[in-house]
Amino acid sequence: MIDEKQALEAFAALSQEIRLRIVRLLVTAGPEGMPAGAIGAAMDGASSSKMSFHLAQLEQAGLVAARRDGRSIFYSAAYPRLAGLVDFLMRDCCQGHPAVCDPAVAALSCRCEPAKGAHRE
Amino acid sequence: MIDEKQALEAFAALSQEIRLRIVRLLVTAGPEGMPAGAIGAAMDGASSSKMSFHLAQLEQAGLVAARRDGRSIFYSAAYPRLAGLVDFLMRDCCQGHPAVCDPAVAALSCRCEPAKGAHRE
DNA sequence: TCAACATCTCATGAATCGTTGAGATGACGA
DNA sequence: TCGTCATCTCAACGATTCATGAGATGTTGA
Repeated sequence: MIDEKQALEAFAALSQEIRLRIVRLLVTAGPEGMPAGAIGAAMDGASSSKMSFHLAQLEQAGLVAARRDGRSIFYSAAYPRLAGLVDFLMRDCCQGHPAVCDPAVAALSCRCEPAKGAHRE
Repeated sequence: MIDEKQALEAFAALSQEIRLRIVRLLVTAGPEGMPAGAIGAAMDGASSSKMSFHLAQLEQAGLVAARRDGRSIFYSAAYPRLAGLVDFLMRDCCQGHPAVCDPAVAALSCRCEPAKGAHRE
């Protein structure tokens, strides 16, 4: 359950183009993630100090996780935290009137395992 | 379907405490929204110029909609755009491996009308 | 038309954020 | 141990963002 401070840090981290692209890259990269160097190469060859700065911001915001493997540091997406952001935004959206946020939730294109009939469990 | 530029603007708009609180207030306020003055009063009595500045940023980012009613301007949450943000972040998260983002999606507490068994429709 | 009200616009200074380059750290293989 | 590679840390500069207060705009009812 994310609190306001965490949500604020996460949104600030995502409001920078390169960081947003990093997160999206890591989301598609799966749970194993990618080494910092490979991420930098995918970001139009961004400098190592630039990558280090932005990856640190993302890690601080809890959006990515770092793990050392030999000389490389692998970064991976923190899926639960990403999902927690929406939860934070939409919390209490229904207020007893599901029709209000119905269309919003319907807009989500990735529902891997939707809770059947669940409503604010 | 949100593009990168729109997502960036939305995240930037949400990365300021007062704006995040405004959005959450409007999300719970329902589709009719609230007049600017009432929102300002709920924000610890923020000045009108401050409210105007931040509401304009939120409207520019597409996160809230404005509608004039007499002397007041009512602001309401743009639910589809809010949901579109997650969609943008998590797009292509599965890559054929639903188990990857399963726990993430399960973290969502508001599922007003979950699509039954849908998976990247 | 006038007064009262709700809200917006603009200019200014302060604070924050991002980029850059040089150098430091830590890990691997010879 | 030494050289190399991957990554991080730090300080300085420029750009962007925020808060504030004065004044402008648009709406309503008399």
